[in-house]
Amino acid sequence: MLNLQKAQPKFIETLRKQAEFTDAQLEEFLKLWEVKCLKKKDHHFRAGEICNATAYVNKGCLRRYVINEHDKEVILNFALEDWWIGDLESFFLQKPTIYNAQALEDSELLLLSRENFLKTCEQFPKYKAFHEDKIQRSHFATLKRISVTTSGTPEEKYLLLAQQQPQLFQRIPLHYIASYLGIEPESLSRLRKRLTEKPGKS
Amino acid sequence: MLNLQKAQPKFIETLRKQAEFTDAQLEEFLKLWEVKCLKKKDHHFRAGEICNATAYVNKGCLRRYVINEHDKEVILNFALEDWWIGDLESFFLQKPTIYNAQALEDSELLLLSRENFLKTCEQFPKYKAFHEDKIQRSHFATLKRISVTTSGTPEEKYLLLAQQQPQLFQRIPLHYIASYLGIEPESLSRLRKRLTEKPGKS
DNA sequence: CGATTCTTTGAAAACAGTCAATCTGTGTGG
DNA sequence: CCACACAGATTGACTGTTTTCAAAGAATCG
Repeated sequence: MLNLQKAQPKFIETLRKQAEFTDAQLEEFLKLWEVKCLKKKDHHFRAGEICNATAYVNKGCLRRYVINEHDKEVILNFALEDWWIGDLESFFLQKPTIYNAQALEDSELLLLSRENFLKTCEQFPKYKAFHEDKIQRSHFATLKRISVTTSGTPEEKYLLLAQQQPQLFQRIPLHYIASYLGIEPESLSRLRKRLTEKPGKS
Repeated sequence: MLNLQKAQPKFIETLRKQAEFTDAQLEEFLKLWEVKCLKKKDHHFRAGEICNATAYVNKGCLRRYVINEHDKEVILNFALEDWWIGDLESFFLQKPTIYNAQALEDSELLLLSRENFLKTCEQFPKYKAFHEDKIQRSHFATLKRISVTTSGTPEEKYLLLAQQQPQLFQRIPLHYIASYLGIEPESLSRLRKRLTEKPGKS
């Protein structure tokens, strides 16, 4: 369980407003959560497992990736503080996930088990709505991303990421960025060189 | 309104089973739908408009595309018979869509207005569930597609499409396929040449 | 038949992938 | 404290593919 005084993840604030939880309700709700600590390189889950919890990144940073047909890791997204990481398909349909989630730094996750999640959804329709809204926004964002991954050049994708998640570049090795962009580390290195040589882009 | 005897789109069968509609209810429900005919090259909607209806492709074929920063059209998906086409973000959030939907053949759409959609969802929770299930599956599929568009070579993407929607190749010009794959028509032409020369792939 | 529309081909430049080697920084153990 | 190993980043050389631009061939439709 979580200590209301101690752990105050951002999403709790949102919940207090959006889901109109009272303090008492919040306290009850927080009892349902568990803390999970991951060392750098630890996996939160691996392909083949079933995701039986929703996970909130309270501290640290993870990557979610798949292994493609050529046994190569392809990073689908990074999850930093205040993000959620999991596989909803596995969670809802109770089927093995195809994704892997690995900590890139020592990290702390907050977990709500499927069981407790479902219970909370029944008890607090507003929490259910909060969650569904999150899913919906993620869905729309994913759809938009398709057009970038389809037609964007590596350079465009790189600049977009640098703009959207600049913190990443301070925290994780570049070869992970390359994987996310769908190119080799060598190509990313040359791409960055080109960018610093041509314009005054930092 | 739709004639129950005449129009029997596939999804009606699904509804009868999944949503447990009685014949009488179905008849009422079908009254809410409208037919919209499109000539080849007509647009169902364009970027900037608000999508105020869900659309089912009863006949024909459409493409959904965006215009990217270089004023180039990028096709996100094709919608053939028994598919749905629209922009849920625009539909639910009542904001202008960024997508365009154009008929690639003379087509017939079945429309359910937002108003009637919401009414039906209230009246028949099972219809709402049917719709939500559709969205969820689409969401999961889109997520999986990200890994293909990120790390797949044009050849791999081509072969995957040829396997998943072989009908397309019988019906639409190849330059649309190229746009979907994120390459130029010339490259698709050479790619196809390579495939026929090297292996015995048809 | 003529006019679009679509597809293919050619040639040059730009770029990504691969393999191998080097360079850099970090931390560990002797 | 140094030497070493190790992970990560860069560079070079080479190959293959894509882009671009231009032009020529097909196919389709009115």
